[in-house]
Amino acid sequence: MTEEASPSPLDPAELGAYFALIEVSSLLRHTVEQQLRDAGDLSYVQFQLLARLGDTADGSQRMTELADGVVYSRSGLTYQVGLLEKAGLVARGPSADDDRGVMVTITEVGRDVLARVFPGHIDVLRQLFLEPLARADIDSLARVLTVVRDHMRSIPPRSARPRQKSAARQSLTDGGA
Amino acid sequence: MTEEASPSPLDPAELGAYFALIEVSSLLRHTVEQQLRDAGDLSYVQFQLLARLGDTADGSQRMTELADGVVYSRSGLTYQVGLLEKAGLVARGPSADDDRGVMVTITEVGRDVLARVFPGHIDVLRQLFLEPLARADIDSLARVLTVVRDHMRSIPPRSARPRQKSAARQSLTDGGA
DNA sequence: TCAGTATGCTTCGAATTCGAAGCACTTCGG
DNA sequence: CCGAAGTGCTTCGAATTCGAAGCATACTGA
Repeated sequence: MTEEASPSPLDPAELGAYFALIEVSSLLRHTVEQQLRDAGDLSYVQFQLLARLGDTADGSQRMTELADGVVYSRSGLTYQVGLLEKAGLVARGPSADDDRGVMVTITEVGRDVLARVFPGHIDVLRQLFLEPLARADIDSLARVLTVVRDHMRSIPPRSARPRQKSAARQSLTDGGA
Repeated sequence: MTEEASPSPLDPAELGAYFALIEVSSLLRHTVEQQLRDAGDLSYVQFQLLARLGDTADGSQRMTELADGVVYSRSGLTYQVGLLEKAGLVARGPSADDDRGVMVTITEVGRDVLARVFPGHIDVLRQLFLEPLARADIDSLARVLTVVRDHMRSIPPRSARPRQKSAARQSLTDGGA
């Protein structure tokens, strides 16, 4: 039932990696958010969405893919896409193979905004994030974080969570797998 | 005025490190949030606050220190501390040296909750974050991220931002340091 | 000492966020 | 083919979040 408690606490390096990770991402996000705000009047999520869309061949993706991609709630995504659509940066359309699905496509205007905002974004990254790192550090960081990301992405079936109708709790640890 | 655009885009490793960082922290936070929610009915910020308070000698810190520490707005912190106080996990008191200041102190109950929640928190970290990493990876991650964090913390005078009364914009790049 | 400015915190209003519930369509089992 | 269960998205209500404005105390220079 209850998760098995870890008797052994984390060692300094583990704890340090964790705390530094959270702190770095928070600080980075905070600054980037400001930059995006006054460079293109975008929130961070909106930027992420546009960036993801701009990265695909046809510039479109399904709602669910987007939500999972940026780690956002479905309802939250509906709201944000609504804003982006109202601003003319994306368009909503039906999904070819699934009538329930909604395809979101970046517009030309959306691409323009993205292009306008990107340089400043990169500047922030360089100054705040990359500046103190050596080439090797960056490579190492990319490698390790990618491993972790892939691991995390493989753990729960993404947006799974069996829409619990009745009582059906799921423990973080029961999937001992 | 405008930031100098970076003509050179980021190389794959730089981009990869950045995206993986954001993705990892988002996913981690998401899962941790759930764990904290049903283990102790705490939000992530609340947990962070308690953890920070629990880590100091006397279990107390000023509002501003806390806000900067967890990268949160002042008003947001006021709100959260209000909740924690109402729940009896922290207590507010006057600051010794500064009559404007407010000291937040973790209570015994607060420490209990923290202790109750922590094991599960660590479990999540292990399973989701540390599991796929080798000892050396963790050490490297801790080292590099700590460098970045220290760099970030040293850039803007923390909560600075000269409360702009009149027009007094500040560019991200003008403080060429 | 005193005005003027800076800092610490809270209040206020507006925007965002999420989960639960709802609706539409799709898939599965008989 | 039909009903039940599953999935995709949106709507709804409640909670959180932030910045701007406000209030109180501290610091500064004359």
